[in-house]
Order: sequence, then C-alpha cells, then structure tokens
Amino acid sequence: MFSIGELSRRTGVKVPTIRYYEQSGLMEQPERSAGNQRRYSVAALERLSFIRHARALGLSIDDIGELVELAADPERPCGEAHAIASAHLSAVRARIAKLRKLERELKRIVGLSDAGCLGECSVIHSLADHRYCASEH
Amino acid sequence: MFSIGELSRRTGVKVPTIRYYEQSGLMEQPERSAGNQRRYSVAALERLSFIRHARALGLSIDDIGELVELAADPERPCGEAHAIASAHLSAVRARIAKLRKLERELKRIVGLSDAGCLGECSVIHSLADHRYCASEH
DNA sequence: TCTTGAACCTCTAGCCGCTAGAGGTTGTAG
DNA sequence: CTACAACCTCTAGCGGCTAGAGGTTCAAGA
Repeated sequence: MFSIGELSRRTGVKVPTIRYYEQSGLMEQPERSAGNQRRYSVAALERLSFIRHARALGLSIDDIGELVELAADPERPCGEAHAIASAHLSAVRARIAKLRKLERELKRIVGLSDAGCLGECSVIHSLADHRYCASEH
Repeated sequence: MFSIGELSRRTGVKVPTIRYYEQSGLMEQPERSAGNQRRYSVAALERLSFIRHARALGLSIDDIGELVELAADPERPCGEAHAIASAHLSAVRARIAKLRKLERELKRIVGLSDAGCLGECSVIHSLADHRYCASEH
C-alpha cells in the first residue's frame, strides 16, 4: 500500500496529476486510510505506469481510457488496441509533415534576415505577406 | 471600412477569434459605428493578415505581440525579430525530433501487433512496460 | 505521550487559443 | 417598414494539467 506521494515518486507522475487522472476516470478510486488519505495497491502502480507511458507517446486521455478497458478484458483487446495505436501513428506522422513545412519556411525567413538587414526587417516583411512564402500553410 | 464579418472573410480568421485577438491586445480596438459595431481600416486588415500568417507558422500570441510592436517601430526591429523567429525555429526542430522518436516507437509497437496476435495483445503489452522500449521518452 | 512539520485532503481558479451559446441590438435589402 | 442576417457582450467549456488557499492526518523524534 502506497501513499499518493510514494506512487508519485515511483512512477514520476506528479501528485496533482494522479488526482486529476482519478477525477477524469482514468485511475480507479483507491482505498482510503482511516484519515481519508489515498492508499494504492501494486495494481494501481502498474496501471499508472501504463498511463504514463501511453501519455509519453502522446495518446489522449480518452484513447488511454479505452486501452485501459481493453487491457482489462482479454476477450477482445487486440484489434481495437491496434486500431487506436495505428490511428495515433498516422496523426503523429501528419504532425511531423506539417512541422517540417514550418521548419522550411522559418529557415527561409530566418536565413533571409541573416543575409543582411538592409532597409526593412525581412523577418517582419516575410511574416506580413504570405505571397512571399515558398509553400502553403 | 469593413465590418468584422467582412474582415473575417478577407483574412480567413473567424469572427470570435478576431474579437479574442482584440481582447488579448493583439489587435487594436477599432472604430465603432453609431450602433457600436466594429469598423476596420485597411491597416487593421494588414495587421490581421500578419497575425494570421505568424500563427500559421506556430508563433505564440505573446511572440506575435512583440513582433507587431517591433514592426511598428522602425528604429530597432531587425535583431529582435530575428531572435524571436530563430528561437521558434529551434523549438520547431526540437518538436520534430521528439515526434520522430515517438513515430519510431509507435511503428515498432504497431508492427509487433501486425506480426501476429498470439496470446496477449502486444500493443497493450508494449504500453504496459517501458522496458520494452527501444528509446527514451 | 506529545509535538512538530511534511504530506495529505478538497475546492477553486488559471494556463493557451480558441469555440460555443445565450440573450439582446443593429444594419440593410426588399 | 419589416424581416432577418449579422452584430453586440457576457459567460462557460475544451484538454491536460498546475497552483494556491485553507484545513487535516501521519509519522518520526524528544
């Protein structure tokens, strides 16, 4: 049985965040001590590790909620879990693609400015008018 | 003189967003009609285009606020504007690097699951235990 | 056994960048 | 002159926490 602080130390998830996960239904309500303090089992520790890892991979609270449910039900987990993970993979790839475009554009804008500050500022100039952009965004 | 709706149409920024920008100090308070409706000048149109473009590049409201001020003051814009843009470029690059790690990890997890669903679900299995991860996150 | 004081409790509000809705007023075309 | 779209202000909500107020409990040392 761990206190919330000990659970926090062991998982690296901050105390208020653990309470937030409980409030949003991601963590089960734990037992309480005589004085109303939370007392966690090893199972709760494992669940929180799972959540933390999935969050680190960028999955939403909702997605993780689904995965937690699937994990608890060995009858039908695999296909649905796979779908959630691969949908997320697509989303991550889309975000990478978009950020790469931004990177190119910013590089161009910053590079112009490096080339010499004659007259007006080219950073501000580039930002002011989309027509000077190399690509869409 | 444009109404807020016309400004919205011309810039592609939604009406409530324009009001939000005004409230947060990014757009100046415009003139008003006799009946208290906003009336925008061409200068306001240009400013909003600037803001929209900078937002599309992912700059924060605060950063854009600074840039707008710099743009209005031709005495000292270039170096500071450059600093803001290149700091943002670094941030974008860092985000790309992080997302690429996630992509690799997710690909691995999803790939495992594709390889065959024997016994337990490997997606859930991989999420449950960080030790199976190829890299840090 | 008593006393600290760190850790815990609940509740509320704030962060960013919008978005949505209620409930009321104005502008404009027919 | 009427109808109705567009406008107005105000408040609240989204996700995923984070911070603070104000009060209680636990555990170690004297």
